Amino acid sequence: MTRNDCTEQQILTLLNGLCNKIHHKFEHCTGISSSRLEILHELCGGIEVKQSMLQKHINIDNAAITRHLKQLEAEGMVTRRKNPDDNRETFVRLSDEGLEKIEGYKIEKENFIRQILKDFDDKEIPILADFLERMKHNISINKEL
Amino acid sequence: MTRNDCTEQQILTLLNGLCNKIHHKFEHCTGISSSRLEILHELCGGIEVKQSMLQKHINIDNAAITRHLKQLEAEGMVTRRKNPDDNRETFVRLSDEGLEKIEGYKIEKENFIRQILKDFDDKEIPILADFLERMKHNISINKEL
DNA sequence: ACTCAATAATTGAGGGGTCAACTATTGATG
DNA sequence: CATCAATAGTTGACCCCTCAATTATTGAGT
Repeated sequence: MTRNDCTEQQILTLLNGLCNKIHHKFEHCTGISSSRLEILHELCGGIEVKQSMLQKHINIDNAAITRHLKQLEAEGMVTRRKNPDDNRETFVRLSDEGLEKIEGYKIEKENFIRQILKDFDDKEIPILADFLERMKHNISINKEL
Repeated sequence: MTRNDCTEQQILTLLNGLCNKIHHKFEHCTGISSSRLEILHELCGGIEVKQSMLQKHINIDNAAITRHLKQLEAEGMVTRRKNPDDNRETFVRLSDEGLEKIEGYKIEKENFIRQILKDFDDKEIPILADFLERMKHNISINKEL
């Protein structure tokens, strides 16, 4: 095992550790789960969005989307109705209450990001974004494996 | 919202996406969950390790460690016994079968890492490790929040 | 000695995500 | 027009993780 292999192993360990904690920390800091907030963010424009579109943009499972939306609906944050032109589809929309609350969440979210990136300077941010983007890409292309 | 804020938001989204997938992908590729493999890795030396030590090194919850070890024990990968000098503690040790299997897992793990980092060059790897290390640190210091 | 606080491990509840199986609805094809 | 495949969403089973409450054991202080 070369020295570089060693660092690579460490990267995986770090990534695992980070991933184990981040969701929980995010929710603890902001008061809402990161996936839920991403859903609300997608709906921010105020227009109706198809559930399948949300699923693709947030990039989580169908089942997860269904459960999040059901919960968000129960909390009065979103409204859902079937597409009259195609009863298979569901339209989702931010409720007035949701629109009101999301502003607060956004602020908390920004605070959270600032916390995580607090010692990163302006040059490092885009590099980090690039690294993450590439890893995300590399991790998702192995559909055949 | 400045342009930089925008990239920061994107980083969080990427991180979330990556974190959502990585555990599952890892297990799918290697045949074992990343946490379990880290546990086995800690035991690789062949000596008995206290369960509480494992918990600290792997950095997951007590409850999670207990469940992983119970399962690994059921699979015959590890052996557990109470510390005769302090019955609160538990010693964990890799079984012969575990020792045998872990080699294969290590290879799969390295393949997985290579897959994720396949377009990273030698200069980028340590930078990425540093970034992750810092984020991990930043995320864990907010115990008061 | 006896009580009381600290430590280790376990269990239960709850939240996140995945996959697989199932229903309903649509649309295309013979 | 009837059938059959594709699409959207739902539900169940299962894995991972956290926190909180509980049990057992130890050690320290009166």
